[in-house]
This record gives sequence, structure tokens and C-alpha cells, in this order.
Amino acid sequence: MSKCGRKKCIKTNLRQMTMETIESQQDGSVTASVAENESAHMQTQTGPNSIPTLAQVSVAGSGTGRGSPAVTVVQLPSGQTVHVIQTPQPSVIQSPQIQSVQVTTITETDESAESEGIIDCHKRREILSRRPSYRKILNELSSDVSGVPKIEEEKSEEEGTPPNIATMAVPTSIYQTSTGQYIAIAQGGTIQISNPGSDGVQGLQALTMTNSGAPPPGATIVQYAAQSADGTQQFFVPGSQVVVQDEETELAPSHMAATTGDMPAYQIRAPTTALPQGVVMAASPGSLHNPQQLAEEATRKRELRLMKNREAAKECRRRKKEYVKCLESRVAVLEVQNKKLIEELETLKDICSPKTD
DNA sequence: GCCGAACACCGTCACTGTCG
DNA sequence: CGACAGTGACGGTGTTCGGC
Repeated sequence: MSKCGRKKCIKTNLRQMTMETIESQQDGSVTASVAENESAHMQTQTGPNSIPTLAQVSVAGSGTGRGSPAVTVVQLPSGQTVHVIQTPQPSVIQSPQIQSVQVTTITETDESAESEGIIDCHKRREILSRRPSYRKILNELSSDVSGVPKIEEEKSEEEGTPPNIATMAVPTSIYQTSTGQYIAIAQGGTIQISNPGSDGVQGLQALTMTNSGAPPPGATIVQYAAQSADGTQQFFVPGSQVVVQDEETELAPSHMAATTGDMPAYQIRAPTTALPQGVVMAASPGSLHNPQQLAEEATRKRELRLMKNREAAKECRRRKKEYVKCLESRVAVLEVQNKKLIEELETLKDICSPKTD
């Protein structure tokens, strides 16, 4: 087997796994079952005294699509039709409460009503054709189940991360230097610089503003450990603060004694001239004239988009992992719950059953 | 030690939903 | 309607582990 084929197989399995539905069954047990194009057996009980009837249920693709409501039509021997509607629960965890079972007796005149229901189902499917994000799913889960941590809308800092390690804080502003580097300024005052040429971690450098708390009048000094200190670099920051210059030894003030000679210094000053807030280095499209500038602008935009998407993919994967962990913990909880219920049932059986001896 | 399988992680692309 | 975020899919790379 070729490497690609194998990996494809693995990834396909993973994909299938993510499409699986963890169902809480009637007996409380939790199983994982493939939701799509899979026939299943469902036990339906039509009355208190009736014998449970095993009905062959074919999902028949009614629940296909991400997060769409699966409507399973079960034809009972008595002529009744049971619509098992798995309500558009975004979570892949289907708790028994969210299944609504509609028992209708189908006659010839009910066909129109049935078709209406199908149309309604189609509409609902169209509305909910896309699966919500993991954040939404997890938040809904956590609202249902206590003890499940919510994903914050914007995490101030990664939990469990040592405070002295520069983290990938959520940037609030991204700027580009005159040399093509990207500078992301996070809310905590952390500045990250990434080189477009290098990738990921290598190109990322974290900065700390020395006066990120309460800036004194004058300059904000940004320490920047460049991997290749070459010449002057400058970038702009918003909030009527501007600039930067790093002639290495030129503007290293006395309080930057920690700065070595190899470390260029950036200085952010209040603008002497009236500069609009949020000014970015990149020239506005209107000021671009020649094709080379346009190409550079396109390249910059692409780099920026790729960088953002990179970060988004990281965040998405993190959420996904958290989501899977949440599912696993939920399965564990439900298994314990199931075990307890079985034990309780056995106890009640022992109590209620007539003594034979 | 070598090799292949299995797995984890990452970057990128494409697509869709949301929002201003 | 365009910009953007979120996410599935795909391919690439690195690591671990068991069999030889």
C-alpha cells in the first residue's frame, strides 16, 4: 500500500468517525453508530402491554447532511407509522430527551399530511444543512451537562500555559513592516512578529511592550529579538502611536540596558504629525499604480490571509480536540449512569419479584 | 538498525455561513 | 454583496512502535 493510500484510508476512517453519532439508547447504554446510510434496528413499543416489536428502520438518507434532522419513519405492524425525529441538535451527542416520536396512523387521506411533513422536513434540513462550529456545539453541550467546560468566546489566555512562555495570543491588530514582516499586537500588549518567508513558529517572535500597562508620556519601547538584524525596520501601531526605528544603537535608551547590541530596538512614539488612527504600513489600493505594486499588494494580502487561516486552523483543531475530549468524558459519564441504572433495576427486580421459596 | 504502519500535527485550499 | 471566520478535505512531515 502506498503511503498516500494508507493515509487516505486513515483519514477516511477519521472522517467517518467524526460523522458517527453517539446515541443514548433506550436501555441507557451508549453506543456509537454511523448515522448515514446505515440501517438499524429500533425497538418500538406500541403499548404498555404490547410485545416490543423489532422494526426494520432504514434512515434512507433523510438525515444526511451536517446537523440536519434525521427523520426516521417506522412502519409498525399495526399500521401505525412512527416518525422518530432527531431534532436538529447540533451536537453529535443525542440524548434521549431530544428525540421526539410522533405516532400517526396512516390512512389514505393522510398522505397529504405526510407529504407536508416531508416538505417541512426538507425545509428544516435546508435551514440546518451546516453543522455549527465546535464552539457552539460544546457550549450547547455544556449548557445541557454540568461539568462540561465552556469554550470562551475569546480566551484571554490559554489555560495551563506557563505564564513565561509567549503564547499565540489572539491578535487584535495585524500590521506589516516595511520589510514584509507581519506584526500582530495582542490585547495583553504582546507583539508577535512573523516573517512571511519563514513558516510558523520559526518566523514568530514575541515582543513585550515595556509599558503596556500605563504608557508614560513619551515613547513605548518594544524589544524585538530579530533573527536577522538587517538594517532599519519600521512599522506603525494604532492609537495615534506611531513608528519605529531600529538603528540598533541609535535609540536604545538607558532603561533598555538588557537589550544587547544584536537586538534592534523599536520605538513607538506619539505622532508628531497628525496621523490617522489605525494607520497601516501597506499602501491603500488607490495609491497603487504600477503592476509591481499591485502584485506586491496581492502578495501581501495573500500572506495575510494565509497567516490568518493558519491561526484559524490551529484554533479550529484545538476546539475540535476539546470537543472530542468532551464527548469522551460524556460517554464515560453516561456509561457510569447506565451501570447505575442497571444496578438499580436489578435491585428493584429483586425487591418486587415474589419469593419462590 | 531498518522498514513499514499508525498516528499526530500542520499548512493550504475550497467551501459555506455570518455579519456589517 | 464583500469580507471574514469556521471547518472539512487533502497532502506533507515528523514521531513512535513493532516486526524483521
